[in-house]
Amino acid sequence: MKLKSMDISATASASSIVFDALRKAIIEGQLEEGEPLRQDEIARLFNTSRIPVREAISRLEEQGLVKTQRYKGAVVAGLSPQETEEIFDLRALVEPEIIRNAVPKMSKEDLALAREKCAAFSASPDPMTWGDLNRDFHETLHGASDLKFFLEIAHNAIDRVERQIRAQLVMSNGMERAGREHFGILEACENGDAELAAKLTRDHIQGAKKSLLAHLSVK
Amino acid sequence: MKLKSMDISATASASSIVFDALRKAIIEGQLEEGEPLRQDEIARLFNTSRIPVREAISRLEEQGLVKTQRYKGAVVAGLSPQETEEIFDLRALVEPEIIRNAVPKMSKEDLALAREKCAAFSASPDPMTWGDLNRDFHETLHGASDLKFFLEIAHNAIDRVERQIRAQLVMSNGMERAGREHFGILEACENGDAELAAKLTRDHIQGAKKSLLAHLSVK
DNA sequence: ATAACCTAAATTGGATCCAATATTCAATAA
DNA sequence: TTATTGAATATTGGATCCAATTTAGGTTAT
Repeated sequence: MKLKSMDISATASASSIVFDALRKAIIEGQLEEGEPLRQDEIARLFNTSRIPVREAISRLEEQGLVKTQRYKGAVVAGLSPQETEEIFDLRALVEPEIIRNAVPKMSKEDLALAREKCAAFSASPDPMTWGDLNRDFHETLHGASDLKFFLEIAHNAIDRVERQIRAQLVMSNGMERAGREHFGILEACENGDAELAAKLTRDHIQGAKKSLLAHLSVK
Repeated sequence: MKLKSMDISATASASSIVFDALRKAIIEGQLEEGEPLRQDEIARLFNTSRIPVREAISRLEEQGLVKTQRYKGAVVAGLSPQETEEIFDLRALVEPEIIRNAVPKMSKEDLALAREKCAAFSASPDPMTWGDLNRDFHETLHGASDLKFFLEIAHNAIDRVERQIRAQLVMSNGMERAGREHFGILEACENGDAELAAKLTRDHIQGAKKSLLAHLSVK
């Protein structure tokens, strides 16, 4: 008799492990903008050689999360206010399309989960968790969509401004408004109103952009 | 006296050279979809070791141009009809925004150059050049825009379907229609009508998508 | 004291070597 | 004959070493 083929493997390559870890650290702001990424230091941290580290860094650069200069090394990429604005405009263009596509595909379970995430976000008292919970909610809504390239772009865009999103949430009203807007979007999804959900998503992103830019220009 | 700091360098790293060359070869269809990329073979071709080749391949994978499997290697990525359709939808969403942004920024020189490229495209009798000339025209129009992330996404999307675009051009009417539509877009730009230019750009892309998909479903 | 300069340390890019896994193909058993 | 096994080959992932370049620190001349 034949044995079932099972995917034991699952042992990711060293470069992927380093890539994921660095990516997470950059997105979550544990590595600050402009901070140099020393290959040797990172290699020691992960008990590997510099080869997989270099591969990870080159992939991160391809995603725009780090910038490298020959013989000078890589630093965590930052965004100018103009660039930040453009990323939010990009999100405001792409994410409504994702939602519009997702709404008719959402199952009862999807919606129940989204409602859960939405509630969890609004209920959380700990600012440290807001970024993750916000992401959770949006990704749950996006999940029903099958637009893989749109999703890829949206997630990459979100990654690049994740730090700003987190800052925006802790700004005056940021959290409260986001919570309100999330409920609005969720309700539109539950009612199967894709057009409204898309519009509210766009407003949500544009609103965040505006409050963020106002804050940046004040500083 | 101090010497002027001049950018003699310009000697790109080996991995970048390999990356650019492979990327070009894939986009232009010299490497066929599904064709495996052997690190050793490529390294020999470029007189380097496999290290820069691997870095190049990992960057190409990040761009979606190749797919790799652990210990099995990389192959040139292909697109299903659904994926092709989605990429065209993405282009139809993003590129009109680029044009809308670019139109008010176009100088006389930009427009003159665009008219030149447009004429060159329509006048070319050699199907082998159509892909490049088409790209030339569109990139000239895009050039006036300062939306760097939008441009990045549009160009990556175009790269991924460049082969299909070339196929579409040699299809019945493809070239003729593209030429006509290019003139329309150009005229709108010359008249400073950003809205019309954006709309025609969207139509141009959606039209290409439709004729391409019709052809795919027949085959 | 300050600026130019030169050497040493740090850092990156690449080459070569080794280990892990996959693939091929001949030998063998049913 | 055909399916299975297993060794040889091919191929990738990673470690270590070397070369090229940058950076830091100290020395000297003005």
